[in-house]
Amino acid sequence: MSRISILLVDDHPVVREGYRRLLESQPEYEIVSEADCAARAYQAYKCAAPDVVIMDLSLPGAGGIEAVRHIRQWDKHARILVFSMHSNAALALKAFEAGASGYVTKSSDADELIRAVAIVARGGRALSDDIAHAIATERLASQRLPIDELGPRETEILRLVASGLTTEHIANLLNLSVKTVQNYHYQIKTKMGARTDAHLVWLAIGAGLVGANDLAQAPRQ
Amino acid sequence: MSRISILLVDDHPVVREGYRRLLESQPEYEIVSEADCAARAYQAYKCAAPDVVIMDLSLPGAGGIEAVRHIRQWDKHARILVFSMHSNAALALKAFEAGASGYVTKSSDADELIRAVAIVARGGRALSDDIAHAIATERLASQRLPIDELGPRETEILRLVASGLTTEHIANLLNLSVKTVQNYHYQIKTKMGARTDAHLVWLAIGAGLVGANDLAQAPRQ
DNA sequence: CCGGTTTCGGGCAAATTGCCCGACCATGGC
DNA sequence: GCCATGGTCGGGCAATTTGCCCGAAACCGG
Repeated sequence: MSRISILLVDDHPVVREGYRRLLESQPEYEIVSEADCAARAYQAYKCAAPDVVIMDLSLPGAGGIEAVRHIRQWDKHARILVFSMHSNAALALKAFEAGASGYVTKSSDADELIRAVAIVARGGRALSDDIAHAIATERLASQRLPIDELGPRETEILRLVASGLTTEHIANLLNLSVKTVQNYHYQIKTKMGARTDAHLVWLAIGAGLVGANDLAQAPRQ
Repeated sequence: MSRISILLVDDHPVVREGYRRLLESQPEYEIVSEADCAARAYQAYKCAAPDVVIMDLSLPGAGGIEAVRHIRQWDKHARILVFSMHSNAALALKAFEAGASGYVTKSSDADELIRAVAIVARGGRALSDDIAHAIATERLASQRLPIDELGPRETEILRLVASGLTTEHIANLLNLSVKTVQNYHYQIKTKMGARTDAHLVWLAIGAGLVGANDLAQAPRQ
């Protein structure tokens, strides 16, 4: 297999030069083009058709995310490794959403970047350790939203609602007014961000409140 | 392999005697014990530890189903062949649920019973032909209820509803009036016998219309 | 004893459900 | 060619339910 051709995108020439030195210390890597803004990155990609794009996110004009999206729009198979100074989970997720194949922060070791380039060139996904942690943490935090926001009573009622029981059923099962159950129902939907009762069921399943085991039980009265 | 030891449970001594003659006409079968009610059947099982129990369902005191459950509770591996006069699918299903390994009606031929004993002794499941038909018929009847009653459009909308999408979402996804989607929604709930949207989700899952795969998709907008 | 949280429900406008009906358009005998 | 049948699409309208707000009682931990 021939060398891996790389397009380097960063708005600081000096920084680019540094990366070039670093990457070309690996004989199988070859920087075939450079760009300093989103528009020129797009042009350069069309000309050079590199195996991998290394993209800084803080570009003048349209941001780096836009550049990623634009390039991917042109070439669905473009491999873009985002190389950002921000160890920000949300930003990284946006980058992946836009079509990036990797996200490495500038605080990573040099060989982490080199490894990431190889992975991305091979069609894989690369994540630097710090960003992986950030995403994992955020995911856990965001996972706290669903169910832990609920009080015990709300949890109980959610389980019953998600099991398919009628409001009245639940009401006299728990010796509550129908209205109260309705209120809980509404409160739960709001807290869980469910737009629909069916959606609520999926959230309850995801939270392990109800499971496939209940499947056999649910259809019967 | 040695002979198959059998415990015979039936509340009529004369009937038991008849079965004993029948079964012992087969040299490899040996009736090692008998019982005439649920409680004594349980005692006899613990004492004799037979390979197979032949159990009549209409016992005085606790019914035969209870006896089956009780014995299976004591010995998870007990092989119990129910020998009932009722060619009733629901009853047979209850028996299997309780832990029986076979169900043969008294209207079956003698050799059907003999074969069933062999099958059960070997750890298999035995069903007399008539009961198999009854179960199959009922199953088909009950299976017709769920999804086959639905037209293609209804099925499609059910999938979307069960996925957690909003009525409006579905409406403009399919270029329909909101009212139409509401009408379908109602129609579907009626046909499927769902008392609740959540119930409907479970039915859809049971029908394989939506599955665990959709779980990852559902939580997002 | 106080402030916060949970539990429980009333009230009320707005939306949805439940149910019925009519129209349109394919099919499919006859 | 014609009519019966069944799927699709929606209006109408009363009866519920939802969405949202609020108040009361009960229960904490401080």
